[in-house]
Amino acid sequence: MPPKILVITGPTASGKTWLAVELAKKYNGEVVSADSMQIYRRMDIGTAKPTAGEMGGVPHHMIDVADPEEDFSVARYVDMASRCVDGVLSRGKLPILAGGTGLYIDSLLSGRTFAAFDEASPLRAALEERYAREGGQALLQELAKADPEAAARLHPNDGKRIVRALEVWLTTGKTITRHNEETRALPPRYDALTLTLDFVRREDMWERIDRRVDRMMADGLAEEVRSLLRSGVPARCTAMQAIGYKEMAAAIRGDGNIAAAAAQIKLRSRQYAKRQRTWFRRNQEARRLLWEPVPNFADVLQRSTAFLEEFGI
RNA sequence: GCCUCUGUAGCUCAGUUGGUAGAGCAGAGGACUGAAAAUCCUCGUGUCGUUGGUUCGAUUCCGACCGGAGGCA
Repeated sequence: MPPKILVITGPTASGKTWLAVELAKKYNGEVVSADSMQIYRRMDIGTAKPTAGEMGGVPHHMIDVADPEEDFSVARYVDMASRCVDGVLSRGKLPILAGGTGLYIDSLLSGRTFAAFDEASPLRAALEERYAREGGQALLQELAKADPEAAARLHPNDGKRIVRALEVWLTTGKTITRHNEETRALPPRYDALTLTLDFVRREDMWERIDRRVDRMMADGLAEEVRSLLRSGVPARCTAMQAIGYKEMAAAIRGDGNIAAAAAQIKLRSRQYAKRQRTWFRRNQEARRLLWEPVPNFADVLQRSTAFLEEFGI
């Protein structure tokens, strides 16, 4: 049986950071972040990175492990995060995987491997260029020769996935469909109890998101983005696609309307939260912890511990 | 007070040379295997301001009224 770990997830602003720290204190745990944007240094306010005070002395991993101009990826996350988790385990402590990036969490838990990726190769850029020029239909036809299943599954507009499917085939000689089948058959890396925080009423979630964005503005998000831009972080890199950063960067270089950018950030955050929920809903085994209209911290904490006992942690 | 324009989906607006209407945004649902806070797919009935009139039939034409914008006094 793979080692037991605890996973805390949920849409943005649902209280993951808080619960992870509380349970870490109670069960002698360490937190491993599962957040695709908190990995970046110098991006603190907009990613709602936990402060030293919020961490409450509990060790946190996978935060501040890359520079904003670096390319990051799921594969790299799994590689680094699995070492962190194993490290916590070796210290005889409970690993608590906490964050809202569903792909990262699932990939880490499942033990999936990723098809080879040659960073130095210009293939990807060439495929992207072809996609832009010839269109998805043309590339899909080409893909169909090697991997008819993937070609049938992919939509012509889904450029990212078409390019990747072709890339995997061209660089490894194995179709992505085949690779996915094989990797799905792998045994899970960890035995996880997943706690999913969520809201009974959508409006309560929106309210929390809005308040959080207001706080980010008050804490100086605009200045954080300005200094990132000043230090030469390119606007098109992954880090600058984070919600809060891309909108603010556009405002700073455009009309300078910071208030409008803040409103845009709230909107985009809500839409993001909706996508997160769609992802989390898929996990039938997850235990749900719902915020009633008024957050009841003591109650959620108590229910969490009940789940942990039941799971055998 | 008079004149002109305007009132259509939660918002911004298109449209019907008279046969009860459609886009974008918002919203909802879904997908997701090396950018994932990314990327992609699907979903549009609303007293067409109110009320009379003309008409087989009006949201569309005409009148009045009520809201909004502008102009003249």
